[in-house]
Amino acid sequence: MYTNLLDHIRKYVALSETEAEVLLSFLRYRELKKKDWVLQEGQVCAYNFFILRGCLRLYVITEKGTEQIIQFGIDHWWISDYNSYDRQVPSGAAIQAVEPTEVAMIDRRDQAALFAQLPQLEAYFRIIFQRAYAASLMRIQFMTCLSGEERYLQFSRNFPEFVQRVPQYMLASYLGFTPEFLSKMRAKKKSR
Amino acid sequence: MYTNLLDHIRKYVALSETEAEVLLSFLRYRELKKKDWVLQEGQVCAYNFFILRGCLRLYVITEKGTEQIIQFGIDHWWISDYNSYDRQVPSGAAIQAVEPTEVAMIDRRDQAALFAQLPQLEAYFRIIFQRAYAASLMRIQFMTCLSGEERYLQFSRNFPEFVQRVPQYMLASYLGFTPEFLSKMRAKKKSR
DNA sequence: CGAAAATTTGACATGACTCAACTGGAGTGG
DNA sequence: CCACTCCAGTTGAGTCATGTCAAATTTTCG
Repeated sequence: MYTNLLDHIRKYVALSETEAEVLLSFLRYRELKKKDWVLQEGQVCAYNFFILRGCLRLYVITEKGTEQIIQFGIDHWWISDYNSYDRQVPSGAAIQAVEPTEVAMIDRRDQAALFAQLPQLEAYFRIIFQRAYAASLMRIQFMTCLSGEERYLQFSRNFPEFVQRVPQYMLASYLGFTPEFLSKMRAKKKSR
Repeated sequence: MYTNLLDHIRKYVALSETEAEVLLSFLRYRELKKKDWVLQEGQVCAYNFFILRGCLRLYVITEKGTEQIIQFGIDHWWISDYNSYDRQVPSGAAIQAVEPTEVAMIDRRDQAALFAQLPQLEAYFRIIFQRAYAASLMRIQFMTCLSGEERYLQFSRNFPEFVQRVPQYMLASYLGFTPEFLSKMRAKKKSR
């Protein structure tokens, strides 16, 4: 069930069979149907989620009342509202399944005990967060340096499967423009 | 000299006097004049920098040949090109002092040895990167949900000292619009 | 099959950019 | 200590990328 996660961890740090057992005793498993939430606006985010299979989106509601997607998570990614998770304050965001999804969850209250028993997980998560931070700054670079059209072209070049996998209006929101604009870009591209 | 850094670390993890000595033996110190670089485009980023005092900016050169500021670092922040630092690949970014600045530096080649001797630093950096990641996602939220004017107003409300501290054209670049646009917003604000 | 949701299309509006000219300080060298 | 230069900031006119809104069409799914 958790092989995905164990494999992922072992790419970065050592984890014996008995240590893996310890880890498993801390995990909860959950299956999500499309549109199930694992976090809703106003809740304190109690879990750090590892996506075993599927796709989640983290979004906020803007002042105008529309959904703005801040982050996608797919297979082998960790996702959470880390501000809410870390400081135990209510989240302004929601996390929802885009498709049928399986997650492994770490409860915030167990985190200290888990790290105490398996100190190598500190190293693992240091690397995970360091890379997530680097990736996030790269996104900021694209948001500010590229036009909407360039962002779309680059993204569909880099992640063609993903573009198939999520509805266009979600992709448009994530890339920072309107669904209408995306539709017009596609029409333009096809006509060439 | 390094009190700033030791105090910062001790906010998150324990560090005895003798452990602090070990850490210090791994650090290099450097004083920067305004406009000195600690990383230039094309170099592999060999260090993780802690800003003891001052201000650095991380920027890239866009296709149009203009500078785009991706990140500022001020007192008590870690900064680096973490993609280049981590994977030892050439960086597309440059890091430069905005004002006279003192930094403490960790050499990438010493990192593993440092973590081996002081495992609590893994926990420290896990927290640092987790928060940096959360802050970065928050920035993405502002970039996509708010207009240029809203971003400027919110930023100057939250960091009034910082707005004084850096030139307007750098602030404009960081916030994702042109210096002309910032100038016009200021004129508008003053006339009210 | 029918209703709801997603996508497309077109007309029009606008926030922000570009470019160029002008102003005002901050250094710098004679 | 003045004169000169250079860089940052300001201002205005014109333009363009992208947004808004509304209607038509297609797809999805109970």
